[in-house]
Amino acid sequence: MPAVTPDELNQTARVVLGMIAEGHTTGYAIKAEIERSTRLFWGASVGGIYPELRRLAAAGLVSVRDDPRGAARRHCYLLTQAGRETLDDWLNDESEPLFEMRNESLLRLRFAGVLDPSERVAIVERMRELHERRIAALEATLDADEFDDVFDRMATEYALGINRWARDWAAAAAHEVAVER
Amino acid sequence: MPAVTPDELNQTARVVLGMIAEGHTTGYAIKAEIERSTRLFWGASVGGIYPELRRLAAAGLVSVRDDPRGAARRHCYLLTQAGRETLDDWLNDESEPLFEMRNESLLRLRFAGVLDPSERVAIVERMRELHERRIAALEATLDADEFDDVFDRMATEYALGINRWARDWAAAAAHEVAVER
DNA sequence: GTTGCCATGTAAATGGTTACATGATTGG
DNA sequence: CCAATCATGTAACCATTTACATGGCAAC
Repeated sequence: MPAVTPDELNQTARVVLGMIAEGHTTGYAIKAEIERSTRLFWGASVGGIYPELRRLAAAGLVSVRDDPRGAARRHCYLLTQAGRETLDDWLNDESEPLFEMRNESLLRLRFAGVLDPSERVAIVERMRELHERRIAALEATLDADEFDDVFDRMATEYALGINRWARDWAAAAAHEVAVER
Repeated sequence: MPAVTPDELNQTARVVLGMIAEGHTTGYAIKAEIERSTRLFWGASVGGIYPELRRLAAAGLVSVRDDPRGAARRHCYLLTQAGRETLDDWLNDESEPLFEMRNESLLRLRFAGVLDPSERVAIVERMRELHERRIAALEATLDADEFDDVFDRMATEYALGINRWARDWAAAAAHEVAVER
């Protein structure tokens, strides 16, 4: 049995375990895959991945094998039985999933009352533009159509959808705020 | 001129400055107001607020006055001219606002391919339930109708809207994932 | 031959959360 | 007088980001 419960897995460990299960076996490949596919809703930085990989190996959740390319060292990581069970436990965990946002546009809008009316509209305008840029980038990603599987694609569609919703909200809010003066 | 540029304000400083401008003058009141009104999109913890208040005072952005209630010490914080300018600079800043998400349900869905089909639906089901709970809480808040101003209310309506969107997305995704088996 | 990518790692700094600790005031 | 809330603060810990450092490989 895996002695590691879902809440003991830190944020980096969760995404790393999943990526290894999907067949991304080197630290570098895991990093690249996170950048490509989960960055927008679950980031992790290089500086955290390599130490985490060693911690997971020490905990017996992954195995390491040297797998050099020529003279260049390279490590191949695979899930152990315990690692696979820990991953399954986390994916099937019943406790409330983390859902957090840091939304600076909204915080600014929250404080818009202390500004001149003319400056208020600019806040929601910049909010709309931000989402417009994200939408364009996500549409390009979806057009390129390079996905690991259906679920990878669905996650990107979610990101696109939420940005579209936020853009539309900002557009409507711009009207409301303009009338408010 | 304020020597403090928007990017030099840390996350706690941004919300604290705004709260003081709105008239929440003690560390305790600021904390309570963050919990009530920005927690869902911009959190800050007690342990960060008091030290930050002293840093802001040292930087000359806020003034402190002792304002005891009986024998109980209490500090009253107000924006200085420089603090007010720094706040305005941040609110009107043209650079891209921060917009980040940590979405564990989505990360799990991203890895659903490694699970049995029967377990996949459960992931989106738990996602839907999470948003259902958030929606109920936010609707209660809106019914209670205790807001500082229009913008405070709008921010809460945003939070409600995004949770409704996410709930509907999860409901649709549950169908898609169920068919996928 | 040199640019860019594959690949791994460390150290320092940053930023934030949690828990602990204390004590006064207010209302029942 | 007791509980809840107002009010302030510190210390330890945790996680993560950034910057730095290194070197081979592949392609042009």
